[in-house]
Amino acid sequence: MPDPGYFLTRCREELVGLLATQGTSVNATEVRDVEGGIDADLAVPLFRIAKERGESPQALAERLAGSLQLKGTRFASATALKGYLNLTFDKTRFAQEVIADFQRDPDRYGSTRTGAGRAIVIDYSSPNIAKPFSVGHLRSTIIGQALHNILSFLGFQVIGDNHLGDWGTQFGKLLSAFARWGSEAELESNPTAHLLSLYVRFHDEAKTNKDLEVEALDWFRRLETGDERARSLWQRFVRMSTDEFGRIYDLLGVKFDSMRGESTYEDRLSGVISRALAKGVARREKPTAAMVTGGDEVGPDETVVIIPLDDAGIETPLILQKSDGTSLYATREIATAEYRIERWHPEKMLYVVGKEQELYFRQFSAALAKLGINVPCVHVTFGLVRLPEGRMSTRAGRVVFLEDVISEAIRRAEVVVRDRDLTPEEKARISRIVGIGAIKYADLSQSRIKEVVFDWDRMLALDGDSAPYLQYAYTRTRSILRKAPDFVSSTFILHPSSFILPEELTLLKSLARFPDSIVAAAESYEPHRIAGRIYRLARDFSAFYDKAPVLKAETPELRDARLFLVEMTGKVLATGLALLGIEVTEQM
RNA sequence: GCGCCUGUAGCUCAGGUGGAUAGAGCAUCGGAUUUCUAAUCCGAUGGCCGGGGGUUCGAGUCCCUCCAGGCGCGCCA
Repeated sequence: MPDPGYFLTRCREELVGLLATQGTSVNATEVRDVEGGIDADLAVPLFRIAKERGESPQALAERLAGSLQLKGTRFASATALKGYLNLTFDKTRFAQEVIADFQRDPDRYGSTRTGAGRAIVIDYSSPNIAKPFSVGHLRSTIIGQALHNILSFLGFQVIGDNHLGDWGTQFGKLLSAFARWGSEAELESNPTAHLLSLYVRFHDEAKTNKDLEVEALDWFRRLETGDERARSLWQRFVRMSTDEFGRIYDLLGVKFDSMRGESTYEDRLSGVISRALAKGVARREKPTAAMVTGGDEVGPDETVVIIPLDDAGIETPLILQKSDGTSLYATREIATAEYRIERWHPEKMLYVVGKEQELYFRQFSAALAKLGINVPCVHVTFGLVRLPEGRMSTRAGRVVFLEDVISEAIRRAEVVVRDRDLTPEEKARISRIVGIGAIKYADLSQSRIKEVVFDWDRMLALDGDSAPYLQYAYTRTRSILRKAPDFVSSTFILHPSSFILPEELTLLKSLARFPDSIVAAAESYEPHRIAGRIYRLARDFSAFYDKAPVLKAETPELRDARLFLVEMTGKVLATGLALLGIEVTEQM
């Protein structure tokens, strides 16, 4: 069965067909939605075609407007204005088709089967073990989760993989710090804070004591070569961190299909290196300088393994193996990619990782290509979250903990809900959903690439362009529908000319535009396209709500028509928010 | 020094592969509730779209250049 698509898509296709009968060839993407004050629903700018024919755009528009046969189409009128061909919808047919689109599958309005049989791996969240979960990690986590939701909605088989940072030199540092200053009692009673303080102290003392860095590298070597003390301590750190992360993921409603640490790929590392060497992609070379951190001499036999990338236009080579024989992030990342491809056969892999790693990902992609791995990797970048006083730094102890932000968000939501006539349990639940929604929406409603200066009030806004505004609009739809228990949307049939107010048609148009926003979000990996669309929908609904009485509409037909709009708006708001990972409540 | 990103209203941001008069939120000012929840709605004020060149019928959008900020540039992740 072919995908029936949605109203606007069908309109654009029909229009392209109509123009073709007049010998005018336009692409569906050239057909524009009309947003502003012009009295039209769709428009085709004719400047390009007119120029090709040496005709004036306005003359062409007038000729087309006069010759198009609109009888039996979705269009009621065609007019020419300033070089544009403007079309208006047949309002009854417009309404009927949008209604039918919704009735086809109300809970999945906007979904498609585009991705059927196609798999995509998304790497998101991927926090570092033994470090606190800061607001910095939030972006990857919720953008990744939103993309997971969106691509799944379009039929893709999506594998969300949380690639935990549980390996690397940082653990050498932590082990070294624990051996020197660690406390068993502290570790048990308050693991996160203790590990953080050890990490901070390490970097503090390392400024004056150069032995520490060398000691840390040695601890990591011991870890990678299977030293028992290092291993067991490391395992405890990992356990403590994953417990904490699990708590936060539950709170955020974030889920993964796979959650594996970098260490999982340990046994593949030597294979990665030897194969790269065997293929001639990588080579051994003498380190060019003493280690930046340690400052000790380079031994005569020491070598590093690098993949030169000059031919890919990247000057900096990718290092696979350090001079002490241990692995690097990139080595483990290649091993991970190989594993993912073997296991899930994705058509592409998305990495939701901060912009500061852009060069690294270009190296990584180039290296994979050289190794003959031809599954494309897309770096879904996002801007850094900074504090007003500068970037966050775990080392300097200058971080905002995500848990604190969540608590504050919930607290602010509680203030608003305090006087409502609801049970304490309901109030707690609503505050949680509203508070967390506000945090997520603040991030997902703006474009990814811009950096964010952390600001409590902005992140936790409960009015205006915010999640609570959308959630509130949803509760209004529910509130109305609770009072009309007899209304059934699935069998609703629109009586022609039921809609009489401009607000009704504006709302219906807003609903009709929702499916496009999902496709746009999926193609650009930008969830904010959906956020913008449903925010607009909520505004159009609020205006409608203010102007159009539903339960007390003038006629039963009008009441039902408006009830349908209310029902559909509620569902679409809930769907759109769900795609962003945001919940709704019946009351607020 | 080189590379990538960003610069739109007082503040925070939207502005499909270039299209009609650049839109929101916050803030400020003025209105709206005996009526489906006011976390709401309506209106007003507020713009050399960082500066300057260029391409085009048409530029916030593309190209060049300068300025400002952010990030990155071989053994961290």
